[in-house]
Amino acid sequence: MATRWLTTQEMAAWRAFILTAGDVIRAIERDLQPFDLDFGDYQLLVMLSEAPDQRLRMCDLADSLRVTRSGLTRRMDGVLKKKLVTRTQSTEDGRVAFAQISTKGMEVLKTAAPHHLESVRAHVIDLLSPAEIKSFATAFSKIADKLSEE
Amino acid sequence: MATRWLTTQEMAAWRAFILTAGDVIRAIERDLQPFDLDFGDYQLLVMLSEAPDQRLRMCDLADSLRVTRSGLTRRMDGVLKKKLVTRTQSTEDGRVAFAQISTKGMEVLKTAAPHHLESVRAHVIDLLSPAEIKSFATAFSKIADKLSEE
DNA sequence: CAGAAATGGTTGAGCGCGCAATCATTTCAC
DNA sequence: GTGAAATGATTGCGCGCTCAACCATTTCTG
Repeated sequence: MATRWLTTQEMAAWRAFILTAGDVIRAIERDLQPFDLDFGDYQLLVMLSEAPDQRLRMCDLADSLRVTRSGLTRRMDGVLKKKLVTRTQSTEDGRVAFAQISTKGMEVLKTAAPHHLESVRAHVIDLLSPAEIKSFATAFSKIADKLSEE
Repeated sequence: MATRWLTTQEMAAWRAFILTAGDVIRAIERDLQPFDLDFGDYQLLVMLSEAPDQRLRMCDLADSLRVTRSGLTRRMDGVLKKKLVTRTQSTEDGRVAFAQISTKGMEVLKTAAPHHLESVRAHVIDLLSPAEIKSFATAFSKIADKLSEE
């Protein structure tokens, strides 16, 4: 197999990505700390807050959060303890459990969201031109599409 | 504080990033599995292979791998057990330890690298136009610069 | 309708990582 | 030169996650 090495430009892009992506998430997470939320908690609350009836089946929530079912069970333990969500059994299907965001969860999310968005702006969005934002979005969409077709 | 919400385009870019970045790493890591390496191991070997004398001080290596010193100590345990690296004490400074890639480590890296690069191409690089690659690189460089000035 | 397969969720074990504490060594300050 | 501060590395602990095994429930198949 003739190895197709990466060009300088390609390597620069790839390395910048793998080095920086984690740094960004850590910076964002640090800014969430005052609200006693980590990034996983925040995303969980966002997903639930946007769902119909503010609730989702555990398995659907796990998929959208990119964690395994068992991972979600354990993360739910945490946010349940903080009273940010509730857990209810489905009446229609005895197997399924719903995660639902609580009133307190909505309040915490409403409080944290503006700061979080400022954080996202400061670390990412405001640093990029509109053209770069657009390119950024389409690039990751292409990557996601490719991944999902496997 | 007047919250500056994200525009549709900005939100699309941010969400695509946070959802997809982890997926990409997982896909890349899956492709490394046949070589009994995870992504952290691979990056560690790359860093050492490119260093003068194929070795680095533990603390410098930790910084470039974006892990804490303790995190690196534990990761070294793993690659030491696989005989991919060696660990030597500095003669000049009794505090510092060097991590050095071994002959076997170089061989494993040389074997894995072509497949890894194909994997990076398949999941990321080959999906993007040259302009997108360039935009991708500059975007993350800007983000990294901002992070490093804090 | 009965048994098999699929689906949804939890649990135990193990792993990688960060944090805080600790120890050893070197460098700085006076 | 001696004590204090800084630097480099490791360890114990806890946390979040995955994997594999498991149980409960539903759906498919004959």
